[in-house]
Amino acid sequence: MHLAAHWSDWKPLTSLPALSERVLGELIDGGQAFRWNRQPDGSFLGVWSDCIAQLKHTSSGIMWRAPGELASRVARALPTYLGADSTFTPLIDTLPWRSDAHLANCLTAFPGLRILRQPFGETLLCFLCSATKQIVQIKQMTALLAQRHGAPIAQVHIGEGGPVVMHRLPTWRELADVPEKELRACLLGFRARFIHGAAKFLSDHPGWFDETEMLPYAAAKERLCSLPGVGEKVADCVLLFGAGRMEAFPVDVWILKTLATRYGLQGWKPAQVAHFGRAHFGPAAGLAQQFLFAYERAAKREAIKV
DNA sequence: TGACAGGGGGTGT
DNA sequence: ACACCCCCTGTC
Repeated sequence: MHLAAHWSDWKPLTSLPALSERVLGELIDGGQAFRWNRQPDGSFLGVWSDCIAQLKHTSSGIMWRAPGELASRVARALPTYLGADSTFTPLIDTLPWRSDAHLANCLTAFPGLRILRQPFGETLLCFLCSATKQIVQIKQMTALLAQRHGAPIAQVHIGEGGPVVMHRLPTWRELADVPEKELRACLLGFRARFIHGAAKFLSDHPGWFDETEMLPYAAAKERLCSLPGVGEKVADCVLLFGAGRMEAFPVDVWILKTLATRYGLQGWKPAQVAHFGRAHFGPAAGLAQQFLFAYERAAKREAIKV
């Protein structure tokens, strides 16, 4: 750990096309990742791997900064994390927006929205926490896991308060040594048993997880689904948000509802909706899903405001 | 201000 | 279909 708690200077984020504030919020704090938090000044403070970054939207584009001693590491990792290594424009062009008016609406509503490329292991951990939980609660669980069981990364000043030590999420190797009871104390509930079981399996099978990330989509999904607590939905989220597999099409209750109302698929079962999604949206179905999801979230927020 | 249901982005049996 | 857990949110 370091004593320094100063931030680097704000620098423009040149690797991404200009994003509106609302698209930036949707990208990093819209359900793909759970370790970003909006600060009182409207900026976002986030952690992934052993990186800490703050992002803010200004009139001259998105700016970023990091704790001074991490600045060069974050400068290297941030573009990859934010999906700047992939070119989304041609991917979006493969989507059926020409014949699908609702999809076209969603694409227009969130210009520049993309898929994050998060660390594979952390993505698995976060989505093992996600079962029947909303974003706020998932954030709470992962914050506790990091604070209590993850290595410290750096000390930072946040807002007016004093310095705070920020921690990374525990690795799967570290999790294997955490008793299930202590996981429960991180508000994991019945998910604690799954995470404990997954950690034991992964520590008993060195290399298995890294190999999984490299496998073709179908094989990787099958292997992930063999872990306790990982079903199709979680596996698809991990492959989409943590391995850049745009063909992964997670079907959750939101997508079920969306496709029921907007696409007339009332009464369809998750497997049928998944089949529809792959057939209708094609090889970047997961990207389409993110736009549909963002649109419904915005619709819900606006409905509450009225 | 404080208690009290109700429901929650899923998986496994 | 229902249990698994128990925290959040809205409401009285």
